[in-house]
Amino acid sequence: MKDIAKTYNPAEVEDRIYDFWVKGNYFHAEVDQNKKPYTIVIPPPNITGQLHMGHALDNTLQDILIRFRRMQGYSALWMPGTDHASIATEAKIVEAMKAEGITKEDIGRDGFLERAWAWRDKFGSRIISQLKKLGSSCDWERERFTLDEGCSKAVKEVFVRLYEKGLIYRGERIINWCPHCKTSISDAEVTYEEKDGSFWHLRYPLTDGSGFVELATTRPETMMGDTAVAVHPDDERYKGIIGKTITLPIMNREIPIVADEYVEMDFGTGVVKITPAHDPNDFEVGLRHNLPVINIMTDEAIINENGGKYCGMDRYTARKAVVKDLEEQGYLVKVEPMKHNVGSCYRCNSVVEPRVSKQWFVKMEPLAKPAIETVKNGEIKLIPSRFEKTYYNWMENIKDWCISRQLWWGHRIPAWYCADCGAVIVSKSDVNTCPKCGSKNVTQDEDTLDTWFSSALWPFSTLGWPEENLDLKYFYPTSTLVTGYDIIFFWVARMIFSGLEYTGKAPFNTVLFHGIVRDDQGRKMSKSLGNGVDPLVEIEKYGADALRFTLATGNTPGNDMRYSSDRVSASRNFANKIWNAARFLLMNLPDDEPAPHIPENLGVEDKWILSKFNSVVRDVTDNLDKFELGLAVAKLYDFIWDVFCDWYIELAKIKLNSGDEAAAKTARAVLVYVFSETLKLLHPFMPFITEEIWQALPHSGETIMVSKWPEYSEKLAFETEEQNFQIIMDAIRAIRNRRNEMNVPPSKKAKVVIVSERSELFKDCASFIERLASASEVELTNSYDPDGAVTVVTDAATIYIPMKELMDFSKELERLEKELAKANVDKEFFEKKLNNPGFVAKAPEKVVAEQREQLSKVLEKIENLLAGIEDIKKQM
RNA sequence: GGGAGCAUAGCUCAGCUGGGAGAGCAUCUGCCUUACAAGCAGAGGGUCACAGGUUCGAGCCCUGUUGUUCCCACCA
Repeated sequence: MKDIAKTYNPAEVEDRIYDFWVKGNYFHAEVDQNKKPYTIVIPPPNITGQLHMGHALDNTLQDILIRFRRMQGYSALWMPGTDHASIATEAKIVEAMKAEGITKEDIGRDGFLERAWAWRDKFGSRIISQLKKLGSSCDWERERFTLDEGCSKAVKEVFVRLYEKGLIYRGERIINWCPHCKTSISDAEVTYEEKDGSFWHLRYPLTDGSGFVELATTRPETMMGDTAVAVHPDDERYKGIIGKTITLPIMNREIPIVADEYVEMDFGTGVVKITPAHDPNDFEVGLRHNLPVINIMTDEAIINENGGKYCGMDRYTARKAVVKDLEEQGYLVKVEPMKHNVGSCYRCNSVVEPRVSKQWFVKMEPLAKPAIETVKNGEIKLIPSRFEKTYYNWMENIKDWCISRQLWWGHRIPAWYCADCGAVIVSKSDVNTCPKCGSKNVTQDEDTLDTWFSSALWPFSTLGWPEENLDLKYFYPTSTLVTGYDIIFFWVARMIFSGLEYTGKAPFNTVLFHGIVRDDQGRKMSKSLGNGVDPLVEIEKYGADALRFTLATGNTPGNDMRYSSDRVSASRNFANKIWNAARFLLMNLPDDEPAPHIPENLGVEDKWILSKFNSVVRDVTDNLDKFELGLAVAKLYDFIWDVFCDWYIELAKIKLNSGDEAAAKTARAVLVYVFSETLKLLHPFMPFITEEIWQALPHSGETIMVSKWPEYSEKLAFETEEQNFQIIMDAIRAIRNRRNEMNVPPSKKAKVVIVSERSELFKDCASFIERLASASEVELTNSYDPDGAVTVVTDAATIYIPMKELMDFSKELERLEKELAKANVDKEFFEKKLNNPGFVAKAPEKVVAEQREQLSKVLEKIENLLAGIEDIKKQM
């Protein structure tokens, strides 16, 4: 840091510092029985992904916590890794192949997987290197991947255990089908959106020719799959036709009219067409009435051979054709506009098709119960707590989880089928021979598992589970999970029930939820809007510290935040401020300046800053303990900028320039001590600049990142000095204020005469007033004849500035009277409060005492003001 | 249909278990005071959405209203 530039240049510093940390192996955490463990597992980013602001926020918060605990002496493990993201990755690879004119089927499963792994090797490290740019102190030696060998082992173990317990089953159910991704997806992966649609009223003829029933539908194209028409059993209108049949138009198929309570009498016509293969409710009705299930669509949502003449049409083309035909044949009664919710795939946004399919499911109810309990009894704490409600609501109404996916990139389902005897074998190891009939004619299930199935095991699969090794024993359960509230169901909830079921323990103690980072107009950042801000660009522009600081500041758990570059630029300015404070120190320090320590012979200003610092230590630590990161960082900002730089450095300059070497030495020591200790507090938030400066200052130890976290000390609580110095600051501010009002430039020094009961204090601090309030001289006296002096009044002193040439007596009188009026309002306020018997009797003693103190200060000020007014009047 | 968040200075947001409303940015005034003009010293600017209630005391707690955002469920 020799030949130090006036502005901080993060680009020059960051990579070098990061390399230094990596080479020093400071991120690595080991089992250490002399230390307490603190563990965070990273929400593994998708290998297809690029670092976005959400990642930047999420990982900044995690890095703050892990660095804080590491400095506190914990064996702090931040477990990193990436997610194979089956659907997203497979889609990308398929897309890339499309450009080459190849399909999955062309190269087959093995060929495809080869490509997928190559893709992973090429792009999987990209996001990791981006996380490093941010300063993330992950234990990279332990980096994992959700599709690696260890995770695979854990997945098989879990699958087999659950199967044997009867909690995993295979069956024909209605599932959500994405015709674009060509796979089933879980309920959680469907997002619903209200869209404008139509309500087609149709009339179906009774087979016996006795008339028609009118019903309404939003999806006429599914009529080819109708296998019944349902009415409510209590509906008087339709009692007579229950049990009769109708002839399905166009298809000319005879289907029954059934009675089922699912039908709402008041809605539509009170008659519902039942399409068990393409609607979840209809499917249930179908089960109750033993109705046939006719699937009329292909994987691509094209009408299949069951759709008669519409075979080969896409579902929306078919809709038009069906409606046209019904109209022509007189079956269409009317069309009403209607809004209804349409579900789409959360990955590709295609409208999902509910459809009957044979899939694997996890039975959720038995797993959900303990998962609810563990949050209710406080074993897992959600921050903010309002998410508990969301969590309970989901868990309590949970449906079975469809876990099979018709994809190749993922954990292949460990189930084999015997073609000869039909046996289903679920096994951890590969099966070649049917254990039942000895046949070699066994084949493995073609499907893979939902990505979230492996993510759900992440907190323990990464630590070695199912093996009971030392890492697992020591670091598990993990301490804190930091993630966005948008994946509470996908991931958090599933980790909780998984952890409880397989390890018997909740996977973490605390979940810290953060919100979504939006653009400066409050819109979600998205590719289609093109409003995303690239964190890497911001890092290049302002520095990683500035970005981190911005994301940590003013961020409340669970609340969304708006991102604007103006704020990052303000953070960059803060980094620069720190940089310049460091420059100031360094240019004043001799080469042999001793390591940080608290010197002897402290002045009032030294005790004041040490005491202020001491409170900051306590408050910041307390805030971090409570996950109030935004509050912690705001306090540091305040302390560094306003207290340390704007006040203490200015005060220290007096001693540094005084020629008194002993005094200068004390000042240097206090500067170094307070500044370097403060850098430690700031380090979790701004790791790069704090390291760079800490290294340049006198220090002991190799790196700030494993230096000891400051602790509150009774010895540094100088309450009296804090109060006394406040009096001096008030006086300085009051003088500055007056001078400013009168447009006196700082270069024009003026004598200051102080009348105060605290004259000893003012005498001691005269040099501060001279320097910081542009006083040429400070005179202390018991009484003063203000011959043409400006009067400045505080609650501890009356201060006169003899500046006859600038005085305007009537204006001065007006001003003092205005101040007096204000002081009188204050006086009334406090008196009213203190005269209220209820307040004095019921308010806490401390509060009452505070108010009395305030009142007495105001009374003193009034006295001083009255005296000042008298003085002016005398001169007029 | 159920649930949640938000509503505080022109803008973006803090405000811990209730004790006279804060920051950053923007605006205005004066300063190149040799760490920093990405700076320094000051100033202006708020019926804390609205209406009730609890309390000695409410931005904070309770009830309701309005606006706004989101989540869940899903009626064919």
